[in-house]
Amino acid sequence: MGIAERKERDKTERRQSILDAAQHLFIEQGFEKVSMRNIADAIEYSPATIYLYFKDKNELLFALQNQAFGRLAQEFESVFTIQHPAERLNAIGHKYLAFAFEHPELFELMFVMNGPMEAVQARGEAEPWGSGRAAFDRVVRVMQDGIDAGVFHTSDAEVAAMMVWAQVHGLAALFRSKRLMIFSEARRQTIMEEAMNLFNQVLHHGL
Amino acid sequence: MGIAERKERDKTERRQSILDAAQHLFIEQGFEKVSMRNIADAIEYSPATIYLYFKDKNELLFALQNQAFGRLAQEFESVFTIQHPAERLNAIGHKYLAFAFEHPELFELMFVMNGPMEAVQARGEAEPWGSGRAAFDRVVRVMQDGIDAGVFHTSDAEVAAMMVWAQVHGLAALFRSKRLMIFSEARRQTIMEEAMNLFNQVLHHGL
DNA sequence: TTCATAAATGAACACCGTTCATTATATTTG
DNA sequence: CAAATATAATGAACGGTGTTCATTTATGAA
Repeated sequence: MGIAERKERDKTERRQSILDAAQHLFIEQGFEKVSMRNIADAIEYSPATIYLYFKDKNELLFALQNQAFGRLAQEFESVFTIQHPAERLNAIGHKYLAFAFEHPELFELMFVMNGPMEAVQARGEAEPWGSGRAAFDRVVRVMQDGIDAGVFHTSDAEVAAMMVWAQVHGLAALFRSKRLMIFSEARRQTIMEEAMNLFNQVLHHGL
Repeated sequence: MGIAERKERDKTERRQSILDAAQHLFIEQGFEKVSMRNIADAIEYSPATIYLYFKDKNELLFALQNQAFGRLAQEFESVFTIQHPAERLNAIGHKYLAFAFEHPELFELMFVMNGPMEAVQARGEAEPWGSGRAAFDRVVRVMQDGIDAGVFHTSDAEVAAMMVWAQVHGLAALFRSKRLMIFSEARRQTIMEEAMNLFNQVLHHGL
């Protein structure tokens, strides 16, 4: 049954080539340019062909999102070499921000766009959105370690992780959505850093 | 020159009726259904007519955004009856969250959608996005009052306001974008409240 | 009543996601 | 090898989007 296997392999390869083309479009041209027709052009196939490999565009975006979360999780993983919990927490926060700055289009895909999550909902699985959960769990682990080490004084690591996530995500999201336009361009950069620093400080001593 | 005045009045009235129709569509049907054609249908005019009153869709969205920020600013204004700075800060945070829950489509328009800010950029004014600035200034005022009263111990009220904004916005944005799907539906509500409570607590005593 | 100005529109353009009958290719069977 | 079958790919269409512009309609001035 070598033929069936090769067909299977061909199929996953083409599927991956569609994802690669889409990701390339995402990064190079921005999410607005990621249309089924543009993807089809990039791989030199007909638009209809994509629907042989993905149920619809949301499913394609969801697959792309999962890939992107893999990259973020990898970034997160690297902070566990840092010993001190507070420093480690600071590092993971900066990884999040750095990712948002360096890959704004992927950030949008992962944390802003509706499409991927609609695919998640359409699937209706019992354990939905594992890639997101996996990334968050790393933040929870950082918090739990800090609690266990007696550095953070709270009981629920998940709640603490949620607070930290919201803080960092809030900064990243407001920046990317251009809502920091109320500040001058020069101020925009500094106020984000200063807000981050203040948050760190507040974690230690309160406001 | 009574006629010219009436024409002027008619024009602003029609402009407003377009905005009203669009806002109604926004709230009742969601932002996806707000198309130039749907708005035109609602006011029983041709789509092309809207372009006599708005340069393009982004300008229309921007006008709508300004209206919505007026409502939020009003909500914010009501917290200044509260005397204690810490309580006042907590109240303004909850006003933000409540607005996001009660008017999810307006929240999207104000803080997530790209369209309105593209209009802001296209205008290229020296003092861009005054409505956003006005809302933020109220948060800054709360922080400054708290600093002056010796309740908050930091020097830069704007940076402190930025931190608070990011925290609250992060929660609201992650919720609306369905990224809290990593939690069970029941947990979603509680963890947001608990994260808010923890943040308040951290402001007082640190983590 | 004619003329000029302003307002409104129908039709078109180029895009979008998606579906489906038809065509082309590859594999299996007689 | 030829014919039949199964798989893969596609062209064309449908209904939607924002936007433009020549043409038509309505309104106030002469």
